[in-house]
Amino acid sequence: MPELPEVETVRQGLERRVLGRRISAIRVLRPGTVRGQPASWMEGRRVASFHRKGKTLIMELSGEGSRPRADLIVRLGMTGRLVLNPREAPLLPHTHACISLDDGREELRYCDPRRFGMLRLSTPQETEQMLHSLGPDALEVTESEFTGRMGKRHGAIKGWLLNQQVLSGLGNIYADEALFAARVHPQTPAGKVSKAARRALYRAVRNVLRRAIALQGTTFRDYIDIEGRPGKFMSRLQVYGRAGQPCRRCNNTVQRIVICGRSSHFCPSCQRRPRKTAFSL
DNA sequence: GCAAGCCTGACC
DNA sequence: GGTCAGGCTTGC
Repeated sequence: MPELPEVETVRQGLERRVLGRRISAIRVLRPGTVRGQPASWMEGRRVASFHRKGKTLIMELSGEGSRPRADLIVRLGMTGRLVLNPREAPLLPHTHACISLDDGREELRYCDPRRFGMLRLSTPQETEQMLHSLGPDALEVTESEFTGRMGKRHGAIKGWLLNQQVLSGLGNIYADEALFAARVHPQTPAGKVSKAARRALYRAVRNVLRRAIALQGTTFRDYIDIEGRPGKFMSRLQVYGRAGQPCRRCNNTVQRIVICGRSSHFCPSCQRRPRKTAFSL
């Protein structure tokens, strides 16, 4: 599932292979795939930059002559892929759009079996609005903003970490891994996480994301980068997907429960439930 | 039938 | 406003 490290890996690949190239044509194979402005808006423009905020990728397209700048906003959702292929390579099933580059011998293809992802072609102002609705990027946020945003919220810390309006970039895998690293029980109300644990969680989030980026992300099922390579972080997972297996730290059994409708993996002895005493803060 | 991310909407 | 359930989609 593409979370911050996977999207960053895709962004870096695009920067290496697509930056500065001209979009010669776009073929939309599934109507409605590109929302916002008409897809033909992209044609003839150059790719000026690739940015990322949380899990959202922004491909900035140059203005040409009297045409203003435009942005292609990419959300990979759960099974979305962007892959760079030679024109003659066979299409993966569920390929919804192909963006031809330069002379058309190579194209960037968007494929998404579950269709939870989206492409949106927007004006710079629309992009700004969209990014404004996202919380700070999980790698850019400062410690004081991170701990401050936890505030006195009553919801489970797990849900807080997944809320993209509060903090952007974490999905189920890295939320569980960060909570394990910080030894915080996923059901702890966000506002009840102690000062020391907030600091530990802040560091754990950054640490797990940085390490995952260094290994090109996690391929649990579908994720691959633009050159078709899977991530290499799976062997580093401590709790995600390891329910019933021994904790790598204490040998107790990793558990799986549902919090906010999402599966949560944790070690009940490394991550204790908060005690409800006056001194628990 | 379950999993995922995220949007919508119901409820306090 | 905060919180969370429900629904979307499809391969396993």
